[in-house]
Amino acid sequence: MSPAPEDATPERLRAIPSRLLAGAAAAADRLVAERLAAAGARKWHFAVLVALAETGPASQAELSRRTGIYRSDMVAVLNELADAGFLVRDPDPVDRRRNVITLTPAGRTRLHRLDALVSAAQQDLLAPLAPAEQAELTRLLALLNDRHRPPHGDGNA
Amino acid sequence: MSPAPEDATPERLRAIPSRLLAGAAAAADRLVAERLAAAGARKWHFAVLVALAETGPASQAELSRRTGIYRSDMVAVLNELADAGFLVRDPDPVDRRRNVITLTPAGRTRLHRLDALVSAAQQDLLAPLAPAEQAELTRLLALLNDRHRPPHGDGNA
DNA sequence: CGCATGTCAGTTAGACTGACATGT
DNA sequence: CACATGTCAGTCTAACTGACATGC
Repeated sequence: MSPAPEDATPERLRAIPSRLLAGAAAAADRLVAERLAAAGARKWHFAVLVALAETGPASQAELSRRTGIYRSDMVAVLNELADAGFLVRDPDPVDRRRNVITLTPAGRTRLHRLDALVSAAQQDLLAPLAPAEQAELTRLLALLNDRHRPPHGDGNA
Repeated sequence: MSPAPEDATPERLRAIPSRLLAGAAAAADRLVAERLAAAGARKWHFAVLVALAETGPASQAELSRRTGIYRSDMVAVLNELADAGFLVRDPDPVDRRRNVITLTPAGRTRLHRLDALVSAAQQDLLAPLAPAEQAELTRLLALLNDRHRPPHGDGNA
């Protein structure tokens, strides 16, 4: 049975942008997480692999800033990826505080695989919109992302 | 100092809609949560108050469906609002499984107060966009919300 | 010295599941 | 009986904070 009148979300709530944003983001996250889970991955894995492929080997702190993951959470993500053989963690000879994270060939293959899954999820997500609408939505969201900066600039407290 | 080149998010990540959505939603949530916290409230409080004001007294299960809160989580929210005197929980004489939740005058006042805070937050959130863009974004997000249904129709497992 | 890096141990919140007593 | 309701007790993840040893 379709939702009874008592089950309908009040207009005043449905019209609130922050709520719409939360709802759409939740749906998007669910979609992406489902697809990635089918390959045994999570979104952070994907983000790190992309960052490494895009800009080459990097320290953990750098990866934190590029992906938006806190450097405290980065540790576990890198452990998992390293355990699976998708990247290697070597001490940086120049600055001995740092680890240099490098993608392995297997990591590159993995990235291609995950990229296909994520791209498909994006298409499914935006499918209800016309192509022009998809582009416009993406543009507006990018604008909001640019103006509203995250909590702090640092990757950790 | 503006972000060094190593700190920039790779283009490939920045272009992913689900990521843009997550970022914008996080910013929105932070904004709204901050404002509501200043009045000692959280977003669920606001949602419940709105639902009650819009459609009148309701059972907890009904409120769950209208606001999107799980009925298991609704309990604590109602406890807090009832403790503060913003609503009352009476047994339903017609169906003795149910509680009838009714807004008190204090609750109505509270709602007006929170509504002002939430509205201001929405304006700040969308400020980087032109009015027509704000409307378009809202429309597109509403579309996505309509097509991508939440996990289940029920308020709990 | 102040600051960055990698790591660990936490907290908080939200989203969600399972189960159960009560009642229809 | 199947089903709805209110409640409790959890899990899981993400987002975030604090602290600390090491090194620049």
